[in-house]
Amino acid sequence: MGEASRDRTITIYDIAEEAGVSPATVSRVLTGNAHVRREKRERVQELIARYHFVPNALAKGLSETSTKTLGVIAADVRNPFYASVFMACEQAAERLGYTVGLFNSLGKIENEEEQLERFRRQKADAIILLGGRVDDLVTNTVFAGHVRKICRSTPVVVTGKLDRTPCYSVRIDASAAMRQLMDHLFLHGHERIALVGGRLDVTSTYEKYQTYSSMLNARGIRESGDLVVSGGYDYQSGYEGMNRLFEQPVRPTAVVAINDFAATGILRSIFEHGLSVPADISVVSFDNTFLSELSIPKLTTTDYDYDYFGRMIAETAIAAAEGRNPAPETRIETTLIVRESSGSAPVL
Amino acid sequence: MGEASRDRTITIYDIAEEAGVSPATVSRVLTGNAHVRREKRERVQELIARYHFVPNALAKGLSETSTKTLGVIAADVRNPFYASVFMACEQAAERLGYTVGLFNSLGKIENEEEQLERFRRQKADAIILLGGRVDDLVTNTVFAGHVRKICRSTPVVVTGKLDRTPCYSVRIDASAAMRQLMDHLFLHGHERIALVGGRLDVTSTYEKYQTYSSMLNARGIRESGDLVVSGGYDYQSGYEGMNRLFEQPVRPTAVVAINDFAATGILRSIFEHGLSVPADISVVSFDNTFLSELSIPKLTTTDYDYDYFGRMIAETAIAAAEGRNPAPETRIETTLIVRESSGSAPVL
DNA sequence: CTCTAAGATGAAATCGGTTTCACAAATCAA
DNA sequence: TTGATTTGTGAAACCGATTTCATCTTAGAG
Repeated sequence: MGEASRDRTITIYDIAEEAGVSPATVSRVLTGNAHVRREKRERVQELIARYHFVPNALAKGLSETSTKTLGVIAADVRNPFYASVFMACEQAAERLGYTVGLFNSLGKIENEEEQLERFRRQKADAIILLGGRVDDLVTNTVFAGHVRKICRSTPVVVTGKLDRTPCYSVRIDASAAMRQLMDHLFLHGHERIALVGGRLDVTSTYEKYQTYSSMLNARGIRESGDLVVSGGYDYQSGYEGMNRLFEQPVRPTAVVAINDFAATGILRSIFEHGLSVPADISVVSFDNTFLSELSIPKLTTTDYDYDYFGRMIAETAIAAAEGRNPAPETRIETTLIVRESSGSAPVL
Repeated sequence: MGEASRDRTITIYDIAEEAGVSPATVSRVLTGNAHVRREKRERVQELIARYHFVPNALAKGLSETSTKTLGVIAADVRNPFYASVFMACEQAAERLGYTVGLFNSLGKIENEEEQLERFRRQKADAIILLGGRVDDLVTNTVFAGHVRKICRSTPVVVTGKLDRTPCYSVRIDASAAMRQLMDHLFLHGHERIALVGGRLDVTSTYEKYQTYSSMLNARGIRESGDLVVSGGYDYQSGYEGMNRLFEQPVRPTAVVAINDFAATGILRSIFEHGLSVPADISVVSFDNTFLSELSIPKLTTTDYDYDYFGRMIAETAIAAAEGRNPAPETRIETTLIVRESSGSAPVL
């Protein structure tokens, strides 16, 4: 119903006065790290309960030097992959008594830098960078420089890799994932394999391309530049990328999408060209988000243990914040999940 | 790279000392709400820049009484609808100089109550409740009671409706949305219309059911309880709900899904039964998330102006926090978007 | 050339906790 | 019974900003 006059906030001083003890004693009851005579302790606890008192986290954070808060910067939570990772991360942090602030950078460097500052101001105990231009190789010098500055005051965890920057990395083994997909396709007789979506200046994407390329070479398959269409990471990118492939004289028998999101666009493009998956073209992708379950046909994709992924991110961040020394680099394993979108290469 | 020894944080006292002025003067330069002799001001600014100094937000929040922070509790950001709303809300808040903390309650009341406490402790200027069991009619007494308590100290904005609770409401006009879908279906000759997904104890869902029911009655169509299958709000719920409908002797010619997410499950079920959409069955849903664009066929659904929705939520929360008196209730309009999943009723 | 209002600035109080320090009281060992 | 611990407690300092208050300049009006 709108406005209500707010209650006056009560403090430990109020509690102390009414309980007839000093504020210090109330604080001792609160933190529990000192002895308080039972009788007084119970009196104080009774008052805390009665007045529904909660200690002011700002004051607490100011005197201790921890806020029990993590700052997360994601490119875009609407992307199911980030949503899943964030979710897992947030739940893990919550179990460890930490709250998280979330900011969507939309992949814009200025936004990320500004938010980095803001988290620093807010005394976040650690900052987590999910994707975005974090692992950008080209702008490495620009952005990494900024991150490097932040690292000097606050621990930073990234899901990519920043060279010459003292931050922690928890990342998926993109090469291994690509290897699993390619092996799967080779096994089904595919040789004309396309790769759609992703920017080469993002480390994970770069690693995927590297692996794709070297595996084709290893099998003596001539790599055709025409089969590689880079772009973004969403539906639109997949859709446009696949349309581009259809403009070429010979079409691929299989397409590796940079992620599930792009794969859905690829499926749409193939559908609109009157072809069917996997009979005419196989489509495989990365991430095993809920999209791979709900698209028709269901997608063959690579899965990660999201709970573990999120937990490692949160635990690394928190361990660093608390001065314990977490592993500087953690790799997340990947598993191939075969569904309906991939099958034997058609005989052309 | 891992651990690095952290820089000592510098404060206005450090700046003050080096500039040869008092901390008060540095503060005045920072806030800009008092005159400082140009010469000194520039000296201070120079030092602030040189040391890359940012004022401690905790200290600031403690002395002023605003933290420029909003707390958001969502059921699950992996749900594209919440992701979109959150995103819009966060961007709007950011433009107004506010940061947001996000917590996923997974729809569990205990989680919501606990987080409500935590935001109160952290002195969030306002708390925003996106969905979840917020607008729960049945447990109203339990949960609303808790919200009511929080409202006494912090403004609360909900996207549902809580009776007898002094909080602000910014919500979608669910009845209007349902009306648009039903009119669309009636226009195409549908009469045997099913409704799948959603819990009746959530206000928006309740409103949808009410409207569905009264519109059928108004047209003199006998309402069949068999055509209403409640459940959850995700893919699985839609899938199972639709399977349930298929167990019945006569199948509907059209299905209204409680949201896009559930609609994708419905599409899958229909697909598995060897039928096609919209030739055999029309499927329509709510929310126009990116799912409605990427599913095959694309979904006919109701759209809202997400930016506006998010902006109203953020602005209402902030206005309330700053003591201005925002409208207690804001309704968001809906628009019908006709895509591929709906068509004329088949002649049976 | 006064007189007054505005500008400039530091000292000190405040926000709401935690923690050190000092001292008193209770417990324990010898 | 006495000295050595351990327990219990309040006063006061501290965390890092903002802001009031008082004082001192300086500028502008008449």
